[in-house]
Amino acid sequence: MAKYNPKKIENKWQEVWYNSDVFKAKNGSKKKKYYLMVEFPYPSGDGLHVGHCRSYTALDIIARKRRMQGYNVLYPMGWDAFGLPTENYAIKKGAHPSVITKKNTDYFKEQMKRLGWSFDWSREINTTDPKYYKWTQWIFVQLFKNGLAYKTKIDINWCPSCKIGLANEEVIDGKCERCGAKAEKREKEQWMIKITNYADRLIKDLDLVDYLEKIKIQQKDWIGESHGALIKFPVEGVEENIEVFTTRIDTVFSGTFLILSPGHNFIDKHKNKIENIDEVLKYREEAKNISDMDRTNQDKDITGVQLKGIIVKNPATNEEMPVWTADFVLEHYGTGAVFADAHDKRDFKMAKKYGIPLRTSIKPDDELLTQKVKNLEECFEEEGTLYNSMQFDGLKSAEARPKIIIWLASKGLAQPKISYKLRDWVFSRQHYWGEPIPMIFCKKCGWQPVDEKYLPVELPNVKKYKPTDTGESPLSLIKKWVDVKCPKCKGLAYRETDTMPNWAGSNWYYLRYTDPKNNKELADEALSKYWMPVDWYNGGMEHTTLHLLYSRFIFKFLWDIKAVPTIIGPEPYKKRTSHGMVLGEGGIKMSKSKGNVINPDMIVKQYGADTLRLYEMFMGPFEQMIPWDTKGVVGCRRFIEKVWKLFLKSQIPNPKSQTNSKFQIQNNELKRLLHKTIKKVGEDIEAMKFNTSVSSMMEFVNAWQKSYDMQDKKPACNGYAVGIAGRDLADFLKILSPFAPHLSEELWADLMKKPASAKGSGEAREMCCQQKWPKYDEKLIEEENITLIVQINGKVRDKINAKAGLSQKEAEKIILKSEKIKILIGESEIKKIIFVPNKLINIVI
RNA sequence: GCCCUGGUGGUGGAAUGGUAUACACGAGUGACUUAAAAUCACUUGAGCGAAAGCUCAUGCGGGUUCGACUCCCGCCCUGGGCACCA
Repeated sequence: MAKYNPKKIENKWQEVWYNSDVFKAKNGSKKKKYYLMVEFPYPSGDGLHVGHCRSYTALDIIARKRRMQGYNVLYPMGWDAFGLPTENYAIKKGAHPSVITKKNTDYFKEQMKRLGWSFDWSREINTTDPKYYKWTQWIFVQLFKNGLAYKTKIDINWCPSCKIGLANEEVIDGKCERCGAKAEKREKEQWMIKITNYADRLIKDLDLVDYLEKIKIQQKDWIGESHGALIKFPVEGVEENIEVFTTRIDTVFSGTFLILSPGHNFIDKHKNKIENIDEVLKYREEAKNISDMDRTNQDKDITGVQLKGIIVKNPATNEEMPVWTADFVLEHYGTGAVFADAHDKRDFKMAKKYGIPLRTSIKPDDELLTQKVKNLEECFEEEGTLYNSMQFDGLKSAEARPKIIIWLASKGLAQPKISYKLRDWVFSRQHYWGEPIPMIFCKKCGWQPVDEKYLPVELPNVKKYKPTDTGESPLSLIKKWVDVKCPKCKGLAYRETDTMPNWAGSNWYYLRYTDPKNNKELADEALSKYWMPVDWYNGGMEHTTLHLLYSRFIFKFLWDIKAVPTIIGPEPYKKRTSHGMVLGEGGIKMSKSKGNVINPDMIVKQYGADTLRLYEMFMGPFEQMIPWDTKGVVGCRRFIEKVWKLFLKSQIPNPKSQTNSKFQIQNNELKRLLHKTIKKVGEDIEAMKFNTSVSSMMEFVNAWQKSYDMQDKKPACNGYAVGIAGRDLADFLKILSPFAPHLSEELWADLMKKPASAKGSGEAREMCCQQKWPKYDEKLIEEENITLIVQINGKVRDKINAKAGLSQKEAEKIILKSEKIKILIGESEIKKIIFVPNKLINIVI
């Protein structure tokens, strides 16, 4: 008997697959399409991670199943190859980043092929290819032309170690997401993208898509929509109002002072009116030096400075209010100013500290608490009932809000307003290895986009691309490249030397896969119409507020400007799911420094790709974090060997002739189990319950082994010792094949080579992965015999075998005759009998 | 502080109102072997018992129900996200 040799059969079938077009997505097909996508990797020098394997295998299983279900499947792969690690590595090794990238992508691709993933390699894309980033740049030009890209001086998060500006999303706990260095603040001119213009649609359109609920929630929280009102506070002695955004206009009657953020431009505009301006500006400087980390520390003492000489009027009470500045009020949220009252803990604390008068206007239901609140002993932040609020007294907070808005609006002092936490997207990076931003600055004409016919603006080939301490992009040192003619006046002008962030290339890659080589547009209209939107997109939770949000936004923009066919709809991904991280053994994160990284190559070498695939799916629930366990891999390998041996041992005759064969011993129980397994595996794949689909196949194989062993002991007719028909075996291989494709292919070929192939049945000539997904027989799944659970007072006391469809009366008759039950019931009175058909009977005594 | 997860054997986990612990790992015993590995068979939640069997166990405390890992209320803990957001 041939030994199971994964290396041999895996190489063999990979060669067959990748040299044929079985995995190729066909343009112009009449078949229904199915577009599956996994996040393309950043090709680091470390190679593939076992975490990649989890996501890629899962969608590979779905892709393979869809092909077997008759769909025209697009399951592509590419490289998100711009990025810092490559640049840093290149600097260290003195090689060009493009050379490193090529090396890394070659390595990744080889690894991927060794895992048997059914990617359509003819559609491979690479974000660092000028033919690709030509269109990334084109999108930027469109953003600029539509007023969504602008350059402005802002305080950016600056990583002193990477020497790069970071987007808010890239700062975690005040530290650089990549290297962990503490982020600093720096004022720089940066390109910004107005993603905030799309905040409402990015929330609203989540109703159109099928994303995991937690993904929707996280995106909504990140965008942070809150409904409230804009209130005007007239400034005494100046023709000006200070605007304040609030969600609690019901507390306006208790407002006794106003707080501006230290950077509020009112301070700049009225320097001469503020008597203690030096003190105020000093406070502003101090606030600037406090990192976001410290500024948002809740235990921190509240500080503030009064703007002496400035008085505003509360539009509701007409009373005079002093104006303060405090660093807990943020410049970039709402209007950068708040009105303060006794119904906010921070305001309350600040007023107590500086002796600012307070008043209350909301009372809780609790009498005792109300006294405390009125005596200013406790700060009540919740909603309640209004008092001290003129005609609104007695109203509940929620009822009062719209009424107060209408009342103040009639005086021109308020209006409803929706505010978002989402901020515009910092789009500049001061690095070499990224897409050049295709803009030209002319002293006379201002910023001008590069003429589209001159795209792409290619990265110049340079020797020095080390980031500079000044924060200028390394490209700025190349005078020959920087100096250009202004596209408008033809005078001397300068190229933008910043490059785009990592996320730029992945904003639109789903479109490119539909038409990867198009040189005239992003993608051909007919092709994107056919393939888009992506039917199922799987990726990491860590991209929910980054890549996923960005790419939804960019797609909406492209849709708005009709760069993609309108018929696709405004969302690029129909369905989004997410896999759990694979942790190191013991449940800690895998990292090079901890030395617990598992290299998929080693697992493939030792156990085979099919084993790795199976294990990655079997290890636990797909969406959950799971620690790696090399010991557990063994179990999957043993399962594969068991299948292998059983197949070869069984000496299967022609499955086609199964119906007439007298040699076959049909094991009905086994056949029933097979059909149950077909049903379960099919359904579990759709629900991404891969772990239970694997275990159900294991159960089937265990049962098969058992039935084989039994017949082995008393050999059946003519040496054909089988407990299952060849046709059923073929069905089993089909459901196994998405999980362990190489093994299935090999055994399929073996199965079909038997007498059947001589007759040349259609099935015999094709590969297992090209078969139709098997249907289960509904009738066969219905049990003939069942185990009826007998309970007394809800406790299991007996089990009886009975025919399916047994009626309550029949069941009662049987169990009341049973000696065991009789004893247990004894003298007690039977109060009630609950009967669940085919499952259980419960006697209540 | 707010939002989202999850809490079940020695371990990863299964069961979404009806037999708790499927499947796998590990451990133990046995078979084969000169031996080991591999493989196969059996045992494996805890306690009591010679056995039949009984009792107790799904983070903790209540509740609903004939019946609760599952539903409801309160609490504790793990992991993740957001966080002076007005």
